[in-house]
Amino acid sequence: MPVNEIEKRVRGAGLRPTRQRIALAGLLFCKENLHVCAEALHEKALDAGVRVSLATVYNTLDQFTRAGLLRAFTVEGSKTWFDTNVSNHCHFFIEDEDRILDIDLGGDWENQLPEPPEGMEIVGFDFVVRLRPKPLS
Amino acid sequence: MPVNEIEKRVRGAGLRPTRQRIALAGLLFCKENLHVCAEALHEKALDAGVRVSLATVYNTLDQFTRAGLLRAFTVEGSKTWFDTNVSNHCHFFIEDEDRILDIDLGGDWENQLPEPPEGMEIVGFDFVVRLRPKPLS
DNA sequence: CTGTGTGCAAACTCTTTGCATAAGT
DNA sequence: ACTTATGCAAAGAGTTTGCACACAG
Repeated sequence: MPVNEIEKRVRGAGLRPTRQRIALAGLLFCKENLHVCAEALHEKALDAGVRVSLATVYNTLDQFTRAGLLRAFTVEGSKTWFDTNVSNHCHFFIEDEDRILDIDLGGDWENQLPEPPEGMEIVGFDFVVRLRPKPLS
Repeated sequence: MPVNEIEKRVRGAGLRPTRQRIALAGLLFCKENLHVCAEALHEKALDAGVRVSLATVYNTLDQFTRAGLLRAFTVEGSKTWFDTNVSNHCHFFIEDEDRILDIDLGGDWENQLPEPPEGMEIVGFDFVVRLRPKPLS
């Protein structure tokens, strides 16, 4: 993705295109369905020679999420994961590997969500299916 | 539930029926689908005049969960919740109220889980639908 | 008695915050 | 200039752990 595309994206989110935000956005939005947690993105940034603090990574991920550029979800009560695929979809989580895979359920699956109780509306949902390698029996 | 029923349950889990475990089990299994987090159960216990430390509550909840007496899940990356309903089912989470409701999807919904990738097997799943009160528009 | 369980406080992980400095417009 | 971002370190929530004492079998 060209740099000025990235800048446009950050601006579009109502955020100043600072060096750190551009760099993080560049790392994030180069892939359609990237899954990262804050710590991992911080490492990625350092590896890429970008000087950012972990706090800024957290802040930036939150800002991008609030702006709708990312989707956040959690697994096993530990880390928060961020997904560049913001459409309604579900995840496989591979235990012991700390790895996430998108599940494409296809169709209008999300229209089949359970009916909320009277007077309530659905804000969102989190659906994670936990996996492990099949034992070789 | 009579006390010796509770003791049997704790024993059945391979755990010594200590004063604390009996008391916590009594508080938990009096309801079919109770949802608590550690902090809340600790308070419940103190309110009931049971002297237990928070660490023991955490340990006991973990032990009961490993023994299959409870089911654990997390919402919004914060607290871990424990459910006395250990069957496969889903949850509504009411934001701002920190309240959990069971969703009974009925039927063999859990047999319609997505097909795991080659060589993987499903260990479990977490499905939480987040709700908020419908604005009075 | 012997081995587990418990309580306490300290440690730990992930995340947020306060405040001085730096950078965007 | 004026305002918003950043970095750092400290605080915070939730949970786990180490170790001495207590209790079940």
